Amino acid sequence: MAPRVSTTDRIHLALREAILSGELASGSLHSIYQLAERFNVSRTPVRDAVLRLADTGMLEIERNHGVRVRGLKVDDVREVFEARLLLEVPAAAFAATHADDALVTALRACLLDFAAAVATNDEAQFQRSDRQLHTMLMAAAGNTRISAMVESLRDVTQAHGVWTADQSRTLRAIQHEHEPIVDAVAARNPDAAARLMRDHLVETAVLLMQQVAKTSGEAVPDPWPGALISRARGV
Amino acid sequence: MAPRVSTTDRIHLALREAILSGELASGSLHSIYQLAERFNVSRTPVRDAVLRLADTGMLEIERNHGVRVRGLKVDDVREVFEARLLLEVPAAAFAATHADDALVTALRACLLDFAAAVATNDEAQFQRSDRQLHTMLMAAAGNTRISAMVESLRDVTQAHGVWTADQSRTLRAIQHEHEPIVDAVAARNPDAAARLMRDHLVETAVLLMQQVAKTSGEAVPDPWPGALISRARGV
DNA sequence: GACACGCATGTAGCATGCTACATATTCACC
DNA sequence: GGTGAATATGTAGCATGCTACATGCGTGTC
Repeated sequence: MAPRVSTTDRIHLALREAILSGELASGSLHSIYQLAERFNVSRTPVRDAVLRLADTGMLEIERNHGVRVRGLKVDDVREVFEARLLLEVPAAAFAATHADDALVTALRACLLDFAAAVATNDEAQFQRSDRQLHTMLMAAAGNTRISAMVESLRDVTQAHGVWTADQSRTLRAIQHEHEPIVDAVAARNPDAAARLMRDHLVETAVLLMQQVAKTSGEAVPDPWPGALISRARGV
Repeated sequence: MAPRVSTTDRIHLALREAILSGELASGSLHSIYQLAERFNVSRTPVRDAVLRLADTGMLEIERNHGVRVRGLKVDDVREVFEARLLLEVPAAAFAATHADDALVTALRACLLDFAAAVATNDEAQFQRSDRQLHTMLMAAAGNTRISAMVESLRDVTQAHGVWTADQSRTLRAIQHEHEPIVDAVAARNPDAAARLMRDHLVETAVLLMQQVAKTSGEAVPDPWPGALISRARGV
């Protein structure tokens, strides 16, 4: 069985994990040559992956000089979750109005995986379930570009290193925020779905900001979500 | 010395224009090698540009077979403007609450460029002014990722070919939609700014959909904006 | 000691060589 | 003629050469 996944994708994933795990220190400078040697591949797939990561803002390419790791700052978390709020909250409401039974069934199945992951403290499975649930809701909104954007935004923050602290407590808390969302979708209650999704994302964002702040010594923005989100009602 | 532009960026732009102008027919299959020869560059920058265009959904890469042009369908316009509505309307409201005098001055200057472009029927300048105005409003929202997303969304629809029909009428109409937005921002009236931005984007989207539909023989979705947008109030 | 300048070093960007593979075509066989 | 396997063709993906350039360091000058 030939590996269906391209080398570029593999390197892309590996680089992201290396950055977010702190293996590649924030602010450090590297070269395509070094990274290619590190992963035992040629420079081409590394270059492709680096370009993609630079698009999402995780790396910064300095021409003829190297690639600098941007790490994950508190402000990055703010930006990512502001965007996710603007996109995912309406999507959740839409899903609640247009949900068919198949979607609800799939969502409920996902919740079971969730619970299992929490019970066994399996963080990788937890991440997968979380992503799957959000992805299904986004898919229901029927806008592939918005879905892709949210996926890309998730990529920036999804990391083992960031989540590990205080696992058992926060994982369970996050899980418990998902259940009422699915209930609201099942009940075809868009307002509730939107409100619950909003609360869930805000909760997650604040949690992440605090953890990132702890490791980077930054301050968490005091009034968050800020005005950009509050004003989102104006659409 | 002019700011250095990479070959990749140049090809990226050229390919996008070629696709949107119809020079590369929708659905047609090409190869990196052919395209490289066409632009008199090597395959590498073409490949980079193609990968980026594939990310935005304008091209589809078929492994070991070629790249297929996806063209611009009515549904693409719907998706792009749904996303822009979700992002730009809150941003406009935010800009209205947080605008400083410098921003207002810059916006007013932009309106003058706009009027000049319309007066001389200079579509290139029109596009630049339009983008500049929207970009300034987005920048005021203080979220670089959202700004980048909107830029990318604009890229998909910005094309000479699509706009050319009925120029003198539509250009002036679009220009006149921008003035009240700037006025609302200057008056620090976020609700008005949001409403006006929404109307402007919807108007533009419908216009684009009709033009795309005319050339592709598709039907324009009847009730637009649809439920995803209507539900956006729930944030 | 401060500073300007040239050179060595290392890099990204671009060009090109090479390979596995997806598709189209031919052709043998029934 | 219909069908399926062998072959031919062309491609993306990956590896590797090559070049202009950004940066840092040493050297010369005052």
